Amino acid sequence: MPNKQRLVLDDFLPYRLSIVTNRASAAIALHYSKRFGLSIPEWRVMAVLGETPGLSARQVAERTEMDKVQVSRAVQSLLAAKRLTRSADKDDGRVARLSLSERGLAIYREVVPLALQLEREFLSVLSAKECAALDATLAKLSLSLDRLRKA
Amino acid sequence: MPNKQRLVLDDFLPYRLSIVTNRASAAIALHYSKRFGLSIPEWRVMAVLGETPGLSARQVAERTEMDKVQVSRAVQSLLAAKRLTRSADKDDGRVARLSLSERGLAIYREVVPLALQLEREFLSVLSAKECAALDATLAKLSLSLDRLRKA
DNA sequence: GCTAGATAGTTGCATATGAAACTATTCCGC
DNA sequence: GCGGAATAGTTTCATATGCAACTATCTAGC
Repeated sequence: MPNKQRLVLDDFLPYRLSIVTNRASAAIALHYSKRFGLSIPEWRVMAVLGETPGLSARQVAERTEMDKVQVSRAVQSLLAAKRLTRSADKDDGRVARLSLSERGLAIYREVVPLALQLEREFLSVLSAKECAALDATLAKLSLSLDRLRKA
Repeated sequence: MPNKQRLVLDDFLPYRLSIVTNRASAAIALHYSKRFGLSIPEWRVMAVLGETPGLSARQVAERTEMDKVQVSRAVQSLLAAKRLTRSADKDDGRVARLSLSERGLAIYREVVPLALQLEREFLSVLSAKECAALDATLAKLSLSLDRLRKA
């Protein structure tokens, strides 16, 4: 890559990433917010719990890289809507195990195909090869940024 | 790409994009917020005006895909800190032309190399080829998402 | 088994955000 | 050139956010 001197936003990776990410998130959020009144944090919590039931709030926060306060509040509103169940951990009194309720699962099962459909739609401009390359590259970047953060 | 049935977040592109974007933004924001007390919206406004002086607030909003309210407020606080100048457009009384002030430029000139340095650092895990591929892929995705939004 | 420090999760508070209403100006059809 | 629709930008208000302080529980060293 060239050793740039000037900042040209259209060539600046963090900027371009944020544009692409925002557009993608907005496109998906549009669907589940309209249909189920889910906020982005709420959907994220549901998504991890759909994938891995029985996580604690802290584990959800770690997994989604969300703030623990944000998770706490999303969990509260999801509980109020009876979309989650919460039960005390049997070994640790501080920990609450979270899972999707029947009602939550029903929503989850409706949103997932939609999300995957949208993903396919916007990836449809890429070849299989490009897709694989993007996959590998994002994994590398993710790791690199994680190291950078800790350094 | 496979026609997935289940949602696995680690394989879900929008999710991975948001993780990478957040880490990258946070890494850069850390520097300019500590050093100059700039918020993310403020820095974005400064970044576009550094690149293209004399834009209107609306143009800044378009360019950064920020909300016009957010731009308005970022501009206000930057004006208060004398980091921007504002002057009436000579042809259109509604429009205000924005540019970096001397003070703003000084900050801009200090943050830009830092941002570019950080970009290089976290791109350093990619080969030139991967970098170019990522570049092309992001451009395609950006376009694809833009079309999806309008559809 | 008691106390100091760590951890899970919540709450209070100050700030950030964005939709909608508002003001001021310009554009357009006649 | 006049009246209604459109646009630039700000303000208002209700909600979202995140840090810091808090409660409750657990762990470790003695």
